[in-house]
Amino acid sequence: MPVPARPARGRPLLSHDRIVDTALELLHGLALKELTMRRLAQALDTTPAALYGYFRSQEELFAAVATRVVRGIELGALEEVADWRERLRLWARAVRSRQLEFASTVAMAQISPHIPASWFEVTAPLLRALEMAGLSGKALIDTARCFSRIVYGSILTELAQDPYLLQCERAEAGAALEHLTPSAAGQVAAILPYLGVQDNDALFEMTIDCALRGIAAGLPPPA
Amino acid sequence: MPVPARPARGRPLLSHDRIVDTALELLHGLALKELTMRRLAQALDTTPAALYGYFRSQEELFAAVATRVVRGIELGALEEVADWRERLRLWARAVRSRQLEFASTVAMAQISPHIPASWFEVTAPLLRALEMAGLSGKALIDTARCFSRIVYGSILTELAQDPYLLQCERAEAGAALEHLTPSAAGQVAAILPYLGVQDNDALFEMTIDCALRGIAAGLPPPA
DNA sequence: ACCTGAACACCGTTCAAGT
DNA sequence: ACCTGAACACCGTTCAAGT
Repeated sequence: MPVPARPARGRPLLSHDRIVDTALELLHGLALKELTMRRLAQALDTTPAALYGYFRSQEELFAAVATRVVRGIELGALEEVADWRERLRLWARAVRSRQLEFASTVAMAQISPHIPASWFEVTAPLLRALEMAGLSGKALIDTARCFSRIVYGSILTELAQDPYLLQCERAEAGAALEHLTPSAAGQVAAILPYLGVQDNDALFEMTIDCALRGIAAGLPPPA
Repeated sequence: MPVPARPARGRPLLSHDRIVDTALELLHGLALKELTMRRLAQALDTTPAALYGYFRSQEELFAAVATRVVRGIELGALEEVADWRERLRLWARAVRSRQLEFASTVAMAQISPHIPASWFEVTAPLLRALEMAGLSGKALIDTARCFSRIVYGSILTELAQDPYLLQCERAEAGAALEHLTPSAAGQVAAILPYLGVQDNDALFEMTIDCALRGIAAGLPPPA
């Protein structure tokens, strides 16, 4: 990440980029709620009001930050891969690793509705991979949307979950055991050892595998 | 939904349930950001400070609201269905329709990390359906988590998207057309008519179909 | 025991005034 | 043109004081 440097001599002191850079830097150590206009201004050695010369609102600023994160998704490696499945897998991994790096910005898309505008750069490689799989037209774009939803959805739910909740999962299942019919209780008991822990890396790969099998099985038969 | 009634005569005027009821009612007409302690107190004809006798913080109150929403997911119809695929489909639809009803509460899970504690009631039917498909042990719970991620992920991304973004999608693709190699431009042009509109109902069904095929194809071969 | 009123430490945003 | 200082209308939360 480029270190936001104050301009050498000439004015203006602020710039669109410098503000976004600093916001991203702060987000490495701050939750989204703690990234306030006042704090950001302080980190930039300026006044909250000065930021409004570059962004009409906090929402617009957040959108710019989210856009920057999406722009940083590294998709160059896809082109060297011949298998469409492998391309989709790489796409999913690239999106996830970038979004996890700035975990708090994922929630921005939830808070501010104006999602990053760099849609094309991210989606084009996905579309190309699905074309290689034999899709075209409406089926192509719809499948891309499905896959994208699955990938982003996995990331969102992964980030929404916290360790405390996972503990609850086990405790709740254990508590429910006593009020169940014997057969149902047996089913739950068989599950119990796997509750309360979760390997997010493995679960993500498994979800992608599931999606890939689903896409492959839904492909039109090769003529 | 039960209308929150003031208690007939005896005190106290407030209660855990009456507060959550009123919050849910307000959320039918208010965005999550607009559901403040002050506004909620006003709707309850009381003081913001009074709410802190029932919830330690706004976060805890939001968690209670989200829990109530999850509790309202109607899963009774699943039991009458023999096919596991159809059960999973019904599960997904039930979750979606309830969460869409209180769209703003979906973001609560993003904001407050303490997700609803009624995990078991919602997940148990899902686990049972996957058992019918032939899964057990770790594969069972992991597949349930995958499916749940796909379903919740689809809902989250659906809600995060707004019409304005979809317009951008088309505009951006159109703009990108000019800077592309002829062959790439041809690919994008073929896609263009399908951008900018989106049938969320159909896309959700398609995503679920994809997941079901993926799960079926990943099942252990029947002995 | 339950609630009120007032206060505290924050917010985003605006706008006249400075340079 | 760019930025500052001060203000406005809100927040969540706390706590002494009331009943």
